[in-house]
Amino acid sequence: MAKLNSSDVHLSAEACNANLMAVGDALYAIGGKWKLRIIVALKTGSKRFNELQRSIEGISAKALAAELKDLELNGFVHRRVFTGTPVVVSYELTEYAGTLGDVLDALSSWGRMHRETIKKSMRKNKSMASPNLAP
Amino acid sequence: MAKLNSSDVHLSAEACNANLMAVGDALYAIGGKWKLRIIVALKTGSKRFNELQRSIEGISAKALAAELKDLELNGFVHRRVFTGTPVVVSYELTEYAGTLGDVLDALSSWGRMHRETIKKSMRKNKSMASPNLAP
DNA sequence: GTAAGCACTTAACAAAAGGTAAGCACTATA
DNA sequence: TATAGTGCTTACCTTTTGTTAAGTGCTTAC
Repeated sequence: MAKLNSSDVHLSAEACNANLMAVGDALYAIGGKWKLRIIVALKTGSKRFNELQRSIEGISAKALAAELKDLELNGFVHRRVFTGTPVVVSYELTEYAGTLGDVLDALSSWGRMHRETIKKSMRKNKSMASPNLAP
Repeated sequence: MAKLNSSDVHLSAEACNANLMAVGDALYAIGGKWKLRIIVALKTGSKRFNELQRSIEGISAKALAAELKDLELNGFVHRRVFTGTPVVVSYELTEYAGTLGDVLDALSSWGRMHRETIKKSMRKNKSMASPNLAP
């Protein structure tokens, strides 16, 4: 069976609905402001809570704690507790998080391309209403 | 407690930061509840406002109007007005939206896989706290 | 002996996002 | 005459999301 990809112009309504549902499912699991960032930050290896908070600019302890719980429940992150003094907790990606590889690669390479594109268009066009990068 | 090897951490920290920034930029442009869904819905060709609203389950006119403005400003969508009675407005993807091809492919195929995974785990495991699909 | 680090949690609050319902000005259909 | 369809916009309200600041209990470093 032929594989569908973005270059196929004429998608049937059915395929479109299937895509809508699939993208909807994906966004439900990994959408939101922080989830993907946390996963990216853990790609280099396990990190402790405060370490994570420092590496993800702008996240508060409350948001991080909540997102980590959610990521753990959804099977992306494993929480490991080392009892001792002080108690140390480390977070690491599960195997299942590895299945997001293509998504993360696509997103980050698109993000790099997008930043370049916008930087160029800002040089040309200094004062118009125009797309911006993250603040 | 074991001390961290600083050269190890430093090298990966740079790559990690670049990835974090790239993913951050991507999420800034196409993150949120609706943007990618609108783009997916337009992949089959141009659609009018109400047509779009019907094909994206759950979106309100207010949200759709706001997201379309944003997508237009950011160069993903082109708005075409046909003066006549009634005035017809159609939205279509720009060439730039095509650069999201890999992202959309990766996301929708991951979404499909994720749905299957969860459906299987729900059959095994009927009443535990466990990941869910979109409602 | 005080500061800082560990991993959080809680309360109080603010901002952002989004929904609902109504309306506008027009036309085609029943 | 009434209804529905066209593409929105507005006012109002709720929900979600997030922030800050403080606190907990213990330990090591200065």
